[in-house]
Amino acid sequence: MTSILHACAANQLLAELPSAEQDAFMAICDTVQLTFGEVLFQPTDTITHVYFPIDSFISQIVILNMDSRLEVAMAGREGMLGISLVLDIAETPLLALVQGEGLALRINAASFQQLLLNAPVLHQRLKRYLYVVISQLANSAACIHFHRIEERLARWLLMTQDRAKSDSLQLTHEFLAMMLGVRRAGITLAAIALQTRGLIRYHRGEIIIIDRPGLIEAACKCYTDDCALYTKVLML
Amino acid sequence: MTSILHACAANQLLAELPSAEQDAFMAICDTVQLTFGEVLFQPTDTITHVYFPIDSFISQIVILNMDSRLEVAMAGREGMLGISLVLDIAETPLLALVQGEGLALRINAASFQQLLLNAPVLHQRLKRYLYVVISQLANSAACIHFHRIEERLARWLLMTQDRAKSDSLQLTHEFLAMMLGVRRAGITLAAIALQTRGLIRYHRGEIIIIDRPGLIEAACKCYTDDCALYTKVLML
DNA sequence: CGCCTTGTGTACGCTAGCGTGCCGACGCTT
DNA sequence: AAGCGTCGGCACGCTAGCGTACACAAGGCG
Repeated sequence: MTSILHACAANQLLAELPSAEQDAFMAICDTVQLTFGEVLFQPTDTITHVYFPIDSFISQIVILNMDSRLEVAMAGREGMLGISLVLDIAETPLLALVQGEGLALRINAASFQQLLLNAPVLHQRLKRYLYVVISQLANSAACIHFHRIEERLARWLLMTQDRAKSDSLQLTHEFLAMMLGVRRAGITLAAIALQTRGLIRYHRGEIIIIDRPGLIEAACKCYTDDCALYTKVLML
Repeated sequence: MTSILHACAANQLLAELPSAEQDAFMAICDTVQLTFGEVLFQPTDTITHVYFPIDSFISQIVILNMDSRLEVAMAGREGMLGISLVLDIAETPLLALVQGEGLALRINAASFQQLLLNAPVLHQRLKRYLYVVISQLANSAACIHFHRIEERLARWLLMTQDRAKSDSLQLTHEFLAMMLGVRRAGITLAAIALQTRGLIRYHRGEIIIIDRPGLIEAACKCYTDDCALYTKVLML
């Protein structure tokens, strides 16, 4: 029981809820282990469950014409997956891919919607979270268009580190290429550049962040902007 | 009075509402004329009014680092401006620029939120609209990244034509360049290509769509996908 | 009428990133 | 220990689009 309580507090959207809401949440959620590469939703799937990651994290990916892919959002312990249920829409336009293994709290869609009716604080918080997601989507569109691979890679590594809470990330260049919508060779060049600058070290499927402040410097301002927006809207 | 009624039906989000909701809406809205180039919201502005365009339309633009700009959404008679109020957030992350002159219905933010409490059909419809906007934002990010200027320009002209309901659009290459986040010269080349293919004709600030089916062919599939999504979510 | 602002055509060299393909190195499996 | 699949480095020519700049044309205005 205390482990669930602890787990609950481990997702930022659920932290410091009124105890009545937290109890109601705990009563209907279960804890699941997400494994790397698991696909939680396919585009146009009906959402059957929502997820609140604890130490896992999930990439949300647009698929264009069956071949081009691009990550447009990420959900870790600061967020959730299945946010469109807040709008009473049980569908998602994005592919949800588990990108960091770990635990998540899961709730059945119907129970979740029922819960929201009696959990005004959580409901309001999720609406704010949705606003943040929308803003970040809009910013990402511009970031992806205007910024260079190296800056975007730095940003992506920082965002991932925040969610993984580890300096060591298990990632291949191939995978990063898919996330950023670029060539594998493009990632290699950017990674070499970041390594040469002493910001990261990497080796066959593992990337280690050495100099986080330096990496923030190397990333486009979108990273800090994103963090600032989240804090402003959700931490007030 | 009948003119307001007519105007009301002229925005698709308001069409065929239960008469009680429509009456309530009409009681608190007023009709305003929007002029070309008018800025309705600045990023991080507090939203004081929401707008339901009738024959006007509005570009929503991300501003990155004070200099790079990119249109990420458009609101015409099929949509509204100020949608984040549906989430009880009276703020917008985007610049809202009147891009097609014309009429719009305007409501004070507080009245609008009050109205939503007693207008379940409208409320539900706006939540669906918000879902469409989110999906389109995600798709746009990928479209902007993967598709070439010519395809994007074709798509943009089609979207604009839908909202302007005219074959003749008052647009300069300069303006289009800002919308698509590219060079003015890049637009000129794309426009020449489309004109050579007999799809459009243009002349000093005016673009005329000659062959709409051909233009749909020339545009990326994102155009028809967007339309299909709107229809699926809002017309069911 | 001529001026001047605005819009468009075009040309220059340049850069980021593409598609592709190949090689070598790592490390897991047998 | 050998073999093989995966991963990363690198190189090739190529393209889209960039920044810039300049010239010309259209059309509003004095």
